[in-house]
Amino acid sequence: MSMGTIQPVARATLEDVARAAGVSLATVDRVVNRREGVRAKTVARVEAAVAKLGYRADVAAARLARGQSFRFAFVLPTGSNSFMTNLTEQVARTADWLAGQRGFIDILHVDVFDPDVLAGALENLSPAYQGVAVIALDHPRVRAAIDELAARGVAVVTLVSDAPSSRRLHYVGIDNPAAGRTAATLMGRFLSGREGRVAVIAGSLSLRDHTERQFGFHQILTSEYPDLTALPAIEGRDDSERTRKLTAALLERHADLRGIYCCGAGNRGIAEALEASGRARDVVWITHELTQHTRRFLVRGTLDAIINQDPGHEARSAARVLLAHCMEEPISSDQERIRIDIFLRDNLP
Amino acid sequence: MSMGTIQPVARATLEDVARAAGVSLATVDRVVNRREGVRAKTVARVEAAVAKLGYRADVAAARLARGQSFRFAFVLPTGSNSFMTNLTEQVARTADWLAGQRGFIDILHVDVFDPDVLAGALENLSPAYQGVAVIALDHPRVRAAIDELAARGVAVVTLVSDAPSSRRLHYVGIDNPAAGRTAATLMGRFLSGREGRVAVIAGSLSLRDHTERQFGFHQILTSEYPDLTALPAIEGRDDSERTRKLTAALLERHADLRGIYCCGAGNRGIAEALEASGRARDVVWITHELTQHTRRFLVRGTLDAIINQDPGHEARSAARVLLAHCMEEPISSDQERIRIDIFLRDNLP
DNA sequence: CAGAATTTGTGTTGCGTACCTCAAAAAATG
DNA sequence: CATTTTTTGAGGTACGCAACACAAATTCTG
Repeated sequence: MSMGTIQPVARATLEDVARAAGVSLATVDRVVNRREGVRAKTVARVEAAVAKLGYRADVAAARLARGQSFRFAFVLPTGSNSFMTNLTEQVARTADWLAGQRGFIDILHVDVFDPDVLAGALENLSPAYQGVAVIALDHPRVRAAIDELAARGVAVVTLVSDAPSSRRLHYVGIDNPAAGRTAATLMGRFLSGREGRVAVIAGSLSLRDHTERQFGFHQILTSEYPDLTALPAIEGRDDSERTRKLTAALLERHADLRGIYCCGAGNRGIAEALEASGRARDVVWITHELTQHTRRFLVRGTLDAIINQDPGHEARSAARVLLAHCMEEPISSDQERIRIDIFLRDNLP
Repeated sequence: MSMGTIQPVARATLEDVARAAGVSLATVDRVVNRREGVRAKTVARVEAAVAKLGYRADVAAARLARGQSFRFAFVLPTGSNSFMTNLTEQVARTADWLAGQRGFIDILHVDVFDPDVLAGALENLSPAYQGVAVIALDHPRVRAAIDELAARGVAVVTLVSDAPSSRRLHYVGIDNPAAGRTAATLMGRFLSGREGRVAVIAGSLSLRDHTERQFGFHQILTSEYPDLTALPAIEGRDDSERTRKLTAALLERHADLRGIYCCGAGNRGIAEALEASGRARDVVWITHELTQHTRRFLVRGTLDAIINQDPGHEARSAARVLLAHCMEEPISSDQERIRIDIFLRDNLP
């Protein structure tokens, strides 16, 4: 048995460092907090002692002494679908966790899909917030509102839906073109050897994430699976009833419809239409977001795969990124990268 | 980007609660820390004040005042494959994070695959540890060693590989039968419409996680994909060269070999054999664990899918579970559930 | 109603750090 | 060498809570 590095039982304190370096507490404090007025030679001595003792500031004590606290706003859509409901709940949980860390999250519900309303909400945000997480829209007014917040020194992260050319600090969400490509590869492989058409249903073609997914999907489908032809995307507006009708019409019109890729919401409508048509087992259906509904459809076999982004991870990541920025700490980028999950019936969490 | 003035946010302290409840600080302390000697009526009054003010203990201050610190041992395998190397690095990072929280992690390297050596290591563990995370073996001696630690009051979590009937506190890892089922579904669907044989390569059939994966794989393949026949599992002993030879022999013997499921390590050998045979594009190969090697094979198209468990998540989860147990805090079970990731070329992180 | 038992209040200390002031020492300058 | 400037030291306070000792008030008991 080989042992790893054995660390000291009790951690070194600032006083230990001061004693080891032969300087006073005040000087050590000046060095570790990067204040002015210390000779380079002394800095080096202190830093050597820090390294030798493996000193690390006790975050609990530091936080207590600083007494800082933070207030963040999470701007989320009103009402809306299962995914957004999940996300809201996860943000609430994150808020609960943050409350123990002197961080406060206010959830503001806004009609996120209207650029003017969203931009207005951002512009009128109380100056009490040090950070904002927002489900963004890629629209000039929204971009301008984000840039203005950034200019005021407010940290802005975009959540789930990005505003790429804005001055947001960070985007917390998945790579949507890659998600579309993933869906296409699954579709292509699940349908290997068969010819026919594949339908693409989006919520709205003016939502950046939906068009990006669609783009990725088409890209792979046309280049890798020439036997499959993608139909022009149709807009279900994330509405179940409208989506049901559209899907039913598609099934009726195209006897050679082999697959459906839904890159938005409205999944209940698709399930109804598919099951009513009797072709549920035959048509490969791939959609986004694990919700109570999509889970049921997947277990039942109507749905074949779910491309998912974990709202819990996204909520926590947004909070961590904002917190880290306010405390001028680095973030570990691979922990904050939101993965594109694939769920089949067998690996549902 | 400079921050504006940091505005302190009012946060209820113990004193506020005492004032609101009309009692002294000591009484509030007795109530919130569940000490004896307070009348039910007073308890109720204090709790009402806590609820009304939304009081939450400042975790930083509490931790500082308590001054407790924790020491955990992570028992990991010596040398070993890419996955274990990754895991070790992630544990080291977690240790770094925990060091700021008064937690210390020692990494002990042991030959985990020998039950006697592993059990011996656990038995001889320094009593300084309040918690242990171990890549377990499902073996009587190991179980006994875990139970003895548990009896001594040491929190034990099993990591990656479980010892189900032991008194371990928690298992941090994936559901291996489900992982096998997931692999089978992918295999079956990727090969839809084709007939033939599928090879199963395990590291060792005496490793519980490998046999469990195999079990799940066979279960789904035989019940759902009758056109595919699984060959008896062979043991590659996680050794690339041995695995290469075995794979080459399989390819030679079975002209109708359509797929390979590898539920252990030794992937470099499989890749070599597949590429040498010229059937790399034709045979569907699915394996476990995202490493630098498997990533390369996936991008190149030799490998078709990776079933993965995130070692970073596992390391952090183990630490969180141990820490929560030591501080008698609850754990949020869905954050600690390790997911079965599926990676295709398109959704690689 | 005295005495005992229980409940509550007062007060103190310490955790490790941040941040501040003021004085003392050392170094740099003319 | 005297003076200015820079660097360092000493010491204090505050953060919010835990933990404890001991006194005071209240309730219960016979």
